[in-house]
Amino acid sequence: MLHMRKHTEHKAATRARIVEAASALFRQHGIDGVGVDAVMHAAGLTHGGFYGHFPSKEALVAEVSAASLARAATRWERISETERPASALTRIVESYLDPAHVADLERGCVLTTLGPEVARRPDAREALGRSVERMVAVLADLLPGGRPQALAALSGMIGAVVLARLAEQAGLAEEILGAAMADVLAGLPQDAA
Amino acid sequence: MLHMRKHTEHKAATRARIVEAASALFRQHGIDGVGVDAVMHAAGLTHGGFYGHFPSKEALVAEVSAASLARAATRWERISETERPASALTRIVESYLDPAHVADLERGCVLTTLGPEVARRPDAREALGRSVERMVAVLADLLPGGRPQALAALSGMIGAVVLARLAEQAGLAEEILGAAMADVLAGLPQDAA
DNA sequence: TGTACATCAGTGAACGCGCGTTCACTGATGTAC
DNA sequence: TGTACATCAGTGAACGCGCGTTCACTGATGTAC
Repeated sequence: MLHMRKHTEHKAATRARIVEAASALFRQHGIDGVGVDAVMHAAGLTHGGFYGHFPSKEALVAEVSAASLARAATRWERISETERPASALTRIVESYLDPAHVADLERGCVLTTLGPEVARRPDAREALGRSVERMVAVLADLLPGGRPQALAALSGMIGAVVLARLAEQAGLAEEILGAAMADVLAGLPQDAA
Repeated sequence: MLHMRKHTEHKAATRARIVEAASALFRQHGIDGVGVDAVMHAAGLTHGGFYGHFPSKEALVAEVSAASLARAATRWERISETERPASALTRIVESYLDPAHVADLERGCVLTTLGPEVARRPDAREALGRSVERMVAVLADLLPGGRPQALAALSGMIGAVVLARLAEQAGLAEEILGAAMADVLAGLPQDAA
């Protein structure tokens, strides 16, 4: 039975490559803008092999959404466990509202790159819930206003990135991000790092 | 030359019907989720006639985005000109963050239903700029913090609706909307209507 | 160590289908006299 | 008022193409003895 081990590991690695490729492509071009063919090609494979890993494109979409957002949630948790509260919050908010995040579509937060598209797909939508809760929990811990303030802050961050990506001039985008950042961080006690 | 008048009026009315049908369908199913065929059928026509009105689907997308958001901007302006500031702001924010707005996808604000999709399409994206500016101007007039606070408020409203549409349970959606609403309206002087 | 066999991840041709777009046409509307 | 003609919005068949999915196959990897 040992022979299966190697096969299994190899297959799992390939599967991860497919998810990673899809993750970047979906965020860049939208879910309907990327075919199974393009995903497999980006993963260095041919399209036929896809169905050895996933039952359907829809299943890939759900897994990609879940995996991407779970990674973000884990990053936030790690930051909040490692740093003092005020500095953790600043770091999370600053990196989210960084013009670099806005420009880097393929690594951008799924909520801002694919939010409305995922909301229309029941499987993918369901896959997101847990990670959203984790992100809210991190913010609720760091903000004096607790959970309501955390929900408002997350909303503000998402909306600012969506809006900034719609802005044609870089100046306006930065103005939006700056205003949202000041707004979220204004909710902090007076001992920022 | 009078004969052209009637023809022109009729054609303009048909064109408006196409835009209206597309406006609802795109918001419900996403831009790539709706074909020219479906749009024309919803407008009571056959697909071939489309190209007598628009040079391409992309042109329709741009016009639909622009028209929908312009209508929203006009509504906000009318409210802010008609009512006293605090009550105007409350009305705008409450109607935006109403669970009914979240549920009514086909009439939902373009920024929340199609934001990321439009951001990837240069023509449509360009068509949105003016209306966003008008909406920001309305909020800036009503909020003591002016333009920065207006940008933060609009961001918060957009993000809350996007997030609420991702929530599986209605309870969570309402919690998000309520938190965002309290957050935006907290920026008001103490004389609410 | 060497040969015969089994497993199975990945290949690539093929499927039916719907897309965006084109175009020759039809038939209702309005004009000319 | 009535007939012959021009306009043009809308029709529907057809185009080439890429989609999601299926499937008979290949060939590298590991097993048995």
